[in-house]
Amino acid sequence: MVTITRHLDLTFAALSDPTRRAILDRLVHGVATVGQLAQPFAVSRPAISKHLRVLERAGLVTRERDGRVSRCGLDASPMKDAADWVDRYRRFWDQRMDQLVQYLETEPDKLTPQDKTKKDGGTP
Amino acid sequence: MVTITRHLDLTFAALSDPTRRAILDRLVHGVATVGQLAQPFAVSRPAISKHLRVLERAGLVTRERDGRVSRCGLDASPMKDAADWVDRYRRFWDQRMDQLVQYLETEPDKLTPQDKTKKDGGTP
DNA sequence: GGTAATGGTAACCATATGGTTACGAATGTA
DNA sequence: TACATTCGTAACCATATGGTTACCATTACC
Repeated sequence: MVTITRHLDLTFAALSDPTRRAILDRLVHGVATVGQLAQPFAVSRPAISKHLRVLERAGLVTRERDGRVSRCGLDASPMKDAADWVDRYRRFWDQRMDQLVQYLETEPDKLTPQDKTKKDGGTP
Repeated sequence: MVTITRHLDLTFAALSDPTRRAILDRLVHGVATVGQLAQPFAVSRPAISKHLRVLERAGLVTRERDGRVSRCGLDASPMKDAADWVDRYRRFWDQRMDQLVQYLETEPDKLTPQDKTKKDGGTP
């Protein structure tokens, strides 16, 4: 499913900027015009426009011209796949993998078969 | 807490590339050398090195030279903050905000005080 | 010691961000 | 109609990705 992968690319990339995350946080309180979104951030309107385009491309924000103003709305549904992806790592949040591995290396018998294969030269 | 914000930047940015996500998925099965990581991906070793640097900067991967090889380990702990951030939007996953707003606009009394303020000229 | 494997860095290129200023298009309003 | 608002785009710049090839430093092994 390449589409989902591409979708995750866009979602995570959109979330990687603090201004864009703040825009999303602001849209939680309700719809907002571009001017209302630009006001609290010390940044120019075109910069906000670009951020909105990134958010729009990720499907996180919907823009709709209403006369002279553009009303932006939140669509958080793409975050679901992102949350699902990250959640797969939940069981690793508390344990450091390298520490685990150091433990495993002191007991070679506990290495996974895959790791043993790799030591013989890798997968065919 | 600017540090956390910056940390989220790096984490989300690191997760926005499919190769890096695949590397993380692979490290779940255990530690791996750079060569083992580069093998399944149709990409050069320097490219993997760059991806690892991004993952390392985000704190998601630990690298440790062991003689001639570099062993890479997973550290998923930075994902916790990312998951917490995304989870705040969980209640919005199913509802489209613009649809909600259209409903609110038919009943102006249900607008939040903040929205009413914005219509008068924004926050001072 | 000589040689092959491992992997890091340098130099280079194309593209995407993130920002600016300048300008134009559309719309509301005096 | 003239003018001010709102917003988008164009052009430009700096930096970060994402990729390549070429080269170098270490290290294991004959």
